[in-house]
Amino acid sequence: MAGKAKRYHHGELRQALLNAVDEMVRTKGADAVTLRECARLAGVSHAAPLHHFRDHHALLSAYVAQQWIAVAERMRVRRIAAGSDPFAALTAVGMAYIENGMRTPGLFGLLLRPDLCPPPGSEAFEQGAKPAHDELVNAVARCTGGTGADEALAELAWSAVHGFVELQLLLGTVQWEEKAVAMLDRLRPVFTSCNGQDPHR
Amino acid sequence: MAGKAKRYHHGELRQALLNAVDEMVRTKGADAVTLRECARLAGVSHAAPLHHFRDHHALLSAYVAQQWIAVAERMRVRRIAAGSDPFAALTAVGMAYIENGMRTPGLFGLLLRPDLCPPPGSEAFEQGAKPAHDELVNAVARCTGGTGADEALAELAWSAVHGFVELQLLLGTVQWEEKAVAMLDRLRPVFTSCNGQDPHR
DNA sequence: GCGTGATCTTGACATCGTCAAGATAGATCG
DNA sequence: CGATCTATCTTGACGATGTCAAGATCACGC
Repeated sequence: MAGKAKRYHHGELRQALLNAVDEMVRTKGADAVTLRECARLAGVSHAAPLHHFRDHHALLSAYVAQQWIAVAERMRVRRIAAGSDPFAALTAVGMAYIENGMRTPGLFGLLLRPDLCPPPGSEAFEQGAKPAHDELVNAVARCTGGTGADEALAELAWSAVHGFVELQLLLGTVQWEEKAVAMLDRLRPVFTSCNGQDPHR
Repeated sequence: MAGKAKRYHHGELRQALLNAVDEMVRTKGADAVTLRECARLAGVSHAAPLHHFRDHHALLSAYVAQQWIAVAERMRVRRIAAGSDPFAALTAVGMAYIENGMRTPGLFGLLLRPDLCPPPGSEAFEQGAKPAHDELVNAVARCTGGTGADEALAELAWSAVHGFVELQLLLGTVQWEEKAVAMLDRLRPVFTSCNGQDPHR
């Protein structure tokens, strides 16, 4: 560990605070995240965080932005590992999202909150939420071969996996992996049937 | 109006507080719901609510339980109005859920929170969440004709509509009705293909 | 070496949830 | 009718939180 002599200036307080948020989100839940408690975990005074984040909300927003980057990366890794089969890749991307949600419920509840999610066009959006979104759209497009409705189909896929997590967290499902695979499999016709013909318009 | 002379005993404080919660959830958002503010809206002292709800969390739980009953009723009404066609009925039930979410985002974020949703077996669950759940399962079963996987398909349907609302709220979609109908239509093969015949039209 | 701005501390204030003790009113029973 | 009993409501207090303002400390450029 780096020398921990107590200095007046922390040096990396901003990241330390984000780490503290992560710690608390995973253990105590998002509601327990407190400016003062984060300051405590980082070993600084109660008002120190305000020099890095305008207020409580800004701290959570920054945390969400950071986590979106991690989520997008996890999706990318899984997609690559899944190989070349289009539907396998789509399933892998979906499972990455589901795993992320089921394993860190506290974070999951924050990622899509309209007041926390980085707004389209912002730098944070381009680095995190956008790549994650693109992973999904591209995976869908490779399945359908490009129908012009890929964006809508991607939204459907996102809805399905997101809703799945929300519901299974509520139900307290333990064996969620099997259920997730089964659900994604049931959705297969939605992403492949449009391939040949054009059901409507 | 009923005589509103200020009485020491409110008489219907419990319901008045729940109404206050509803007011705030719809206008200021769920985070703004405060015991003291609800007391203020009800015209009582700051500690009065504690005689009807153990704490802040209990107040929100009771509110959620009450709202589940309303949601279930809305689903039922829509399903009946949709007529006898099974998929039309399923669509109607789904749209009722979506409408409820899109029109009251603050409430939507509470309904499925594991710590607020009435636990299975409780009286509140039997009166609200259970009937809503049954509406969906039955609507699915009438579509498939009963495949033995209706419960899983109902979860998929719930995931889809719930995720849809979450995502569209994030995107700030205005014309969500059309998108919702299109999405439900895309899901049609999932709920009918097991039937063996005539997936579309 | 010396300021200057960024970073952190200290202290204060309003608000919140919650508890304890007292006040009031509506119901019950003589 | 009157006394009592109990649920309901008020008042006052405490610790915790978010946020602000003023001061202390440090890092860095000149």
